[in-house]
Amino acid sequence: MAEATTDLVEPELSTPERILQAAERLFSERGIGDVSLREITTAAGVNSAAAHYHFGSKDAVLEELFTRRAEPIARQREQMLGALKLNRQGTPQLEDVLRAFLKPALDLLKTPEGVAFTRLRARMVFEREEVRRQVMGKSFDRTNEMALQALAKALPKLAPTELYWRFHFMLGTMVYTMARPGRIEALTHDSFDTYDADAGLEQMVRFVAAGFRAP
Amino acid sequence: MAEATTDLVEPELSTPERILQAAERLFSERGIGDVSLREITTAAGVNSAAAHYHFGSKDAVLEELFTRRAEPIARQREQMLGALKLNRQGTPQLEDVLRAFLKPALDLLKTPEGVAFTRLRARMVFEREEVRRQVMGKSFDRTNEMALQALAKALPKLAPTELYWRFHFMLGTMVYTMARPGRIEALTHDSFDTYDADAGLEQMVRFVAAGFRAP
DNA sequence: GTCTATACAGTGATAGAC
DNA sequence: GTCTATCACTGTATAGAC
Repeated sequence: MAEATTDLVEPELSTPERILQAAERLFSERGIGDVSLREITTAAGVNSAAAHYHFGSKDAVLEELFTRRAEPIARQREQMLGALKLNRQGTPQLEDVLRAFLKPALDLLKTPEGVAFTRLRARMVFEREEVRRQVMGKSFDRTNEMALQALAKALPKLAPTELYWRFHFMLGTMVYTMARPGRIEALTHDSFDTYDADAGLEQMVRFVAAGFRAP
Repeated sequence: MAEATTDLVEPELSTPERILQAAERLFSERGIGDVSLREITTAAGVNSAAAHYHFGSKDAVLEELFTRRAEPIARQREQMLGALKLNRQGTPQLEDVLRAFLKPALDLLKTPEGVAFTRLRARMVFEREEVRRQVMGKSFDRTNEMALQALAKALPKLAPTELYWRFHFMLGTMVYTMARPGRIEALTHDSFDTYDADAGLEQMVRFVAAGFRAP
């Protein structure tokens, strides 16, 4: 049995794996941006240059973390979108499409690592650098296109322009909710909160469905 | 006539003013976060310690910049919300309330400084530190409460829980659109964009109004 | 190949000289 | 009051040990 060089991550893992796990734990504890690479490598019990050797840069570590967390969401979305019930005309119900798209994302809020990932995602959405764009696209373009097609089927009369705008608005409500900005909480002096993932999903599906059906 | 120590900002301004102007210009050119305090003070033609002397920290400079840009928006909102047309029952039209709230924010996208501010705002929304919260609150809590009251009047049958959730979703569509994440643009290979502030306002009002009216 | 020690330029911040 | 000198720390790069 190998002795632990640090008790912060499982000792028998490979160096890159230790770095990723330590990074994710620190991010979920203290938020992204306030954690330096040196803290990560120290917590992982590896040399401070190891992160650069294995990943190339701090941003590359973030991207790797993002990609590996995003994949299960995309797969779950894919599966749910593929399993949609169709009516006699072969079209799915709007609410079912929305749920299939939104639930895998909002369910992340149920675990601390999910919340950390969610912050990472929100940050990536709002940094316009080309690299981040590609990372987001690699993870989500495919399922976004699937969702757009399913929505077009569910809303055969909706013009593409409106479809795109409303999909964009839906992403806004989703990302904003996932990021937990806390504005409503501040406004209502914490007598109301948006942290309940299940209630959020139901409320969001109703709100967004009505928006998609607007004249 | 004072000779210019730099041609980057008006030479006769006070030091703090020069710093703020230089900061805003650099942010709008290169985005926030990639600009160091030393670059700002150099561009402003002042000593590198001046920013700390006058503001206390880099974050304090950002907050000051944010607050002074936010104030006109809040004032415009206040004026538009106060000037709402009321029907015979003394209630405003939902769409009018939404427009009064959303237009001052979305109009920012029409100028480069507005876009820079908008990014700053999006970034602030997603950093959960207590300080930033207070900054956002100081700028926007008042008009948010005004908007909530007007919305409650326009939608007398809507329960408070639903009102809060839907207001939260509206903030999501607004902030997300203002931040221009470019996801739809990537999905449609730039054959469609969400950068038109006027079209965005109209689409958003329709979408959000339907969401607020959902059963 | 994997990892380490070490160095480097640039950051935000500050104490203390002028 | 203003500015210089300096601090501890960041992300990054590389030469060389195992």
